[in-house]
Amino acid sequence: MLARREPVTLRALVEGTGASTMAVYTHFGGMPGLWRAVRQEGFTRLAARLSTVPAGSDPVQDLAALGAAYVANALAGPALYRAMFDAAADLEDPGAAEAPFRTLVASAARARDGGRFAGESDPEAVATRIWAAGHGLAMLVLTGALPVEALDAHAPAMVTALCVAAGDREERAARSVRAGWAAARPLGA
Amino acid sequence: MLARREPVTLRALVEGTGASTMAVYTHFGGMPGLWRAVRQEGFTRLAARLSTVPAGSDPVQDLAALGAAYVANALAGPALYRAMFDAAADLEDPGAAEAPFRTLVASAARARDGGRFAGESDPEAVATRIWAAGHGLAMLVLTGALPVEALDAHAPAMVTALCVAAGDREERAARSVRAGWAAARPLGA
DNA sequence: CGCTATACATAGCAGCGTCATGCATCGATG
DNA sequence: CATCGATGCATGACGCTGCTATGTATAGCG
Repeated sequence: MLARREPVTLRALVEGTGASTMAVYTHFGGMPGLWRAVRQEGFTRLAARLSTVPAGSDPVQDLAALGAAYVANALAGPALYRAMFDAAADLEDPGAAEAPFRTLVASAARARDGGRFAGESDPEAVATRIWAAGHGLAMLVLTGALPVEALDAHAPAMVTALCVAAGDREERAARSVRAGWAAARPLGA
Repeated sequence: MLARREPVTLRALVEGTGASTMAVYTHFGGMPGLWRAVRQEGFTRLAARLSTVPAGSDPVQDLAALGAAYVANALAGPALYRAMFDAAADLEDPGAAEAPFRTLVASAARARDGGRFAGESDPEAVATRIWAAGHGLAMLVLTGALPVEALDAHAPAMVTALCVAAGDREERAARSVRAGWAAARPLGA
């Protein structure tokens, strides 16, 4: 129903299933509980998608690939992605939003340990900033404030800028990000 | 009602005003029209707030100050800010979202023309990226995915990184952003 | 002064989430 | 094997939502 942009109503949900609305109350405790489960599922799928991005020898390229996969996930299920962030802190498992984030942190840490980023660069901070950049860009596109082309136009540049700020050399970061972004481009073709 | 986190319902809206629900239909055409007007008002207020940031001699400092004012506006009225981006493209005046954006573009253009940014740097692109960074950070905080401290911790760093990528020298950008951010800090004190 | 068009109060409708009630069904217990 | 308690859920109803058909004032204009 989310994918078809239909309004998600309790009655429409159970129609055709042979079940009644009470089943939803038994299993989810009500509509807010159902949405909580939906958000949970959204973060689970996001984590799954990010985990398909292989960790290669170039951690900066991996960061860009993770960013591309993240944005691609948002674009593939816009309604689900927006629902996830209606109340990102209210999940069945409160730590579920952490899993996708950890993937980013891990790559940032590898970049630092491998000498690409400065020794004093904080992997959590770098990951948070890349997350915020991707989320902001994705949200602006999903809400219609920016055209979809903005993703390809700005996301790689933002990731590059953040990696350079973390200590990578400009030319090298640009090359790695280009490669990583191309490997998991959000827009097909 | 938005500020008090009360659910915005037609009946609660007219209660106590002496008017009936029909008045809303006369003036706004229904609930979606009312929300459209609310979003419009949100963008108008945002533009007003950004216009209070004076254009000083340091355009990079101005960019940071605009970013701080933008985030402060979001934090001052979280519900309004979120409502604005429920459908940022559906406004009474479709160009209303452009006004705040233009303020950013103007500062980026001044930075380029004044030699702070590279001659080939695109002010619209720089402004879009700063916007996306601020929006992403603000949204993650408003939805509870990040703590409020994340704003001070990451927003200045992101703006700096984007300005450096646009051509500014690292140390100089950092100093300007620090000054601009402090001038219009989102979190009081 | 009278006519028309606009503004809105009233009352009611369909659809929503929710829950009290009651009926099955299943697993444990004697 | 029979019985009893607990669980799962279908039924129906309740209050609230946005919406609108109807009727009535009121304001503006010839």
